[in-house]
Amino acid sequence: MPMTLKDEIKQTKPFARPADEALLSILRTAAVLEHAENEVLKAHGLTHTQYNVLRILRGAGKRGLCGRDIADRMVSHVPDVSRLLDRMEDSGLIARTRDPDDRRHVTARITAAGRTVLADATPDLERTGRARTARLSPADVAGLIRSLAAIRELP
Amino acid sequence: MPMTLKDEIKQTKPFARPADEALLSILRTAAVLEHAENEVLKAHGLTHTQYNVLRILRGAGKRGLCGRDIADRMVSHVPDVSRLLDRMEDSGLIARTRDPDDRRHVTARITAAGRTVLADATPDLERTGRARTARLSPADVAGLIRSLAAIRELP
DNA sequence: TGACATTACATGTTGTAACATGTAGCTCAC
DNA sequence: GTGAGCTACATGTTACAACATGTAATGTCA
Repeated sequence: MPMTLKDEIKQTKPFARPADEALLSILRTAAVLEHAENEVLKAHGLTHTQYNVLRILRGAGKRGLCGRDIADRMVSHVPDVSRLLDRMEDSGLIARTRDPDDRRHVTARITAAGRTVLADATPDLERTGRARTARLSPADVAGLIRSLAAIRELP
Repeated sequence: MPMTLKDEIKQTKPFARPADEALLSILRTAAVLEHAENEVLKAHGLTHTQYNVLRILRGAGKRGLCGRDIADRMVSHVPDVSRLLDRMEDSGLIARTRDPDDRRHVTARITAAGRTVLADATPDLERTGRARTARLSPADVAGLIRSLAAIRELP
């Protein structure tokens, strides 16, 4: 029998509005997902945030991206890209070069080591993702995507 | 025209699997929601986590709850309840007393000041929540709740 | 009863998030 | 070309998250 959110968080009273339960479900599900993904990524020495940066930089290819562009592409807002990239450069996952045309820009690029780590971690992550969504029908998935987009959009 | 997740995070390639987009949507939506809620709560001197604790303790009433019980009821896992409650006790939102029957337990209770802050913050929060879910049909909401529960449950 | 495990919490440590502020480099008006 | 304003990044600071470890109180069982 599927466990309801009410049981999961041992809530005694029912939800006043169904929409409240939906919003809380989103927060709870994201917490569960992020924790599960971090568990997987820990084995590869990555955090969820760093994994995201690596994917973004792999997508950008040889040209790389500056810090501002990376921040715009992140799934969740990161207020301190500088030091995040500092740490990733220290671990050898990325390299940074100051742009000679506009010396304000610092272009970050994924390194060969970063590509390797990313290639190692991705299948593990995809396996858990597929397992979690296996029981959803295509219509369920489409509904999820559509409803969540509506919630993100301000009225 | 509704903005797609792909546009929001400036992703260049389409998603390989629709389910991948759904999972990313959950994480992104939760980040947006949490940020919005924290914005609202900041005006009341609360974090999202503290607000949750206050609601839990109000639900528990006069009998209060020990730290372990609070942790079990949190929406997202909190690994350091002790110091979270420390901070809330410092701000006068809660009070703690050591249980004389089992001196390992520390029972936390919401204070009058905590109730006031909670009562002030809740309408603000509910307003934004209602605004975000206004465009969802009851069927959408039910689908969301059901699909998210399926994702949280391990196969 | 006493050794040992268990429970509930406290504390140490490290890393990171969040926000504010500072600084270097560029742009454009005048 | 010089000063105002903007952009992109760096840094300071505080608070918090996450994990490991420590400690006191209780339960358990030979």
